[in-house]
Amino acid sequence: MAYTYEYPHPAVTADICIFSIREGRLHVLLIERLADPFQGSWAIPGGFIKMDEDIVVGAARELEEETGVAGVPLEQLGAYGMPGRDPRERVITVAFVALVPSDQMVLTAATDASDARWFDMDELPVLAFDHDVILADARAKLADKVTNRVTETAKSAFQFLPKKFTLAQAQAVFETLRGEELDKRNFRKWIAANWDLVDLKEKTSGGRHRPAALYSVDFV
Amino acid sequence: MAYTYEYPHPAVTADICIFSIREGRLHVLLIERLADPFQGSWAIPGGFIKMDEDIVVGAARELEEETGVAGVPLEQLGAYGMPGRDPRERVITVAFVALVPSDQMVLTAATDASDARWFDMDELPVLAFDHDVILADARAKLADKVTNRVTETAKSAFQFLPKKFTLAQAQAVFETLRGEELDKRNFRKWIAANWDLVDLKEKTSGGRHRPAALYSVDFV
DNA sequence: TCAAAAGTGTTCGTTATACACCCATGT
DNA sequence: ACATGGGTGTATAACGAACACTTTTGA
Repeated sequence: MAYTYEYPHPAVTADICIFSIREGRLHVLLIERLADPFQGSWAIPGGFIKMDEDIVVGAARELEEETGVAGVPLEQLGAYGMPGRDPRERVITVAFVALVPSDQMVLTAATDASDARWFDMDELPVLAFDHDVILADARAKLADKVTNRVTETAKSAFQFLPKKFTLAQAQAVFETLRGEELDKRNFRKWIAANWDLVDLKEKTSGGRHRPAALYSVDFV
Repeated sequence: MAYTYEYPHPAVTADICIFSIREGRLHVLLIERLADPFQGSWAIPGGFIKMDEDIVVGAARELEEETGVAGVPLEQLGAYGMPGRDPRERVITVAFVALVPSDQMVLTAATDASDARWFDMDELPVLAFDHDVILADARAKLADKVTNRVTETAKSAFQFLPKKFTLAQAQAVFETLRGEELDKRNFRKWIAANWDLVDLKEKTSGGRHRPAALYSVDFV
């Protein structure tokens, strides 16, 4: 079946930058391209928007189809549409950003059998299209979101922590997300002031050193 | 001539929210729609992206074609693509924001003879499509940009001032753009700290009251 | 007793906000 | 003289950044 228009139309895709922390390092979820163009390269998951779905809905659908990741809130980053960014036809993409806990994620083999894998942000492969540019913008937005205020995105940072966590564990998570080291005392002041920490009056045990106090978070 | 695709493609447009200050009040540039849908309604200027131009270039072209406004830096706001937002076909639009001095602008009759007019932001007509939503987002972004730091957008605020201006005139401009009243002393501290003001050692004359000192700005 | 991680306060600079009175000029 | 807009300073609160030593435990 063919679709005909009086004027040329670009294709519109959504690309979703899914970040996670794995073994203490920031990772991003990429898929391997099995078909041309960029066959064999890695790319941000994404795909074509359907005619009857909102952009963000299409983004969520493509994400789930290609990686199995579902149910995460997506934040729009912006539209990217340089002519020539896709060699096949004019493609305009709307990019999204999200943060998920990768451990509980089961990466399903994508429907079109391409591979989905987590990559350390410091060991990225060559990316298809202009995905290097998009990913750099997304990285900046992620750090920005988590840095200051108490947003939905920032809440998801706690998904990388067990229900009972130490402040050192929390600090490591935020350092990874922000991409910089933080001062221990300042971080503790910040987390106490901005989040509803519950002192569980318990201590870690079995560690080699001084036990640490355990906390949990109540979201308002 | 017809364009045929294997899969359906949305149309992609750019819509540009052009703000200005006229007689001390924030205005936005709208065009009257002469054709259906929304024939007779007012709308944010914009139009279809060509296949060989970047989105922002297409936005600038459409803006000039429809309103005569050219040479202004456009900042991307985001993509809007709810199904049904255009009753004809699926249309995804990328919205932009800019701030221009309207006095030097000559509003050319648009190429398709539709009318272009400035509207007071407090006296908006009913808008076509979802342009009310886009315009509200754009208004918030404008205030945000001008509020804090010294950005390109903030620089354009000085276009609403003569080369030699008084601090009261400057305050009025920033109050309009930010949508709130400012404290005189605090504003003077802020502008002195954030901009390179040159005291011209001149005073206004001909006013009915005390003459005011005149300044100019050097951009760094 | 030592190594390693936990824990803890203060200072300073910047920024935003609130607030009230005198000054210079034209009429 | 008075009406009108021009012009000025201080105090407080919130925030971010810098910075070093003591405590507790297991080995």
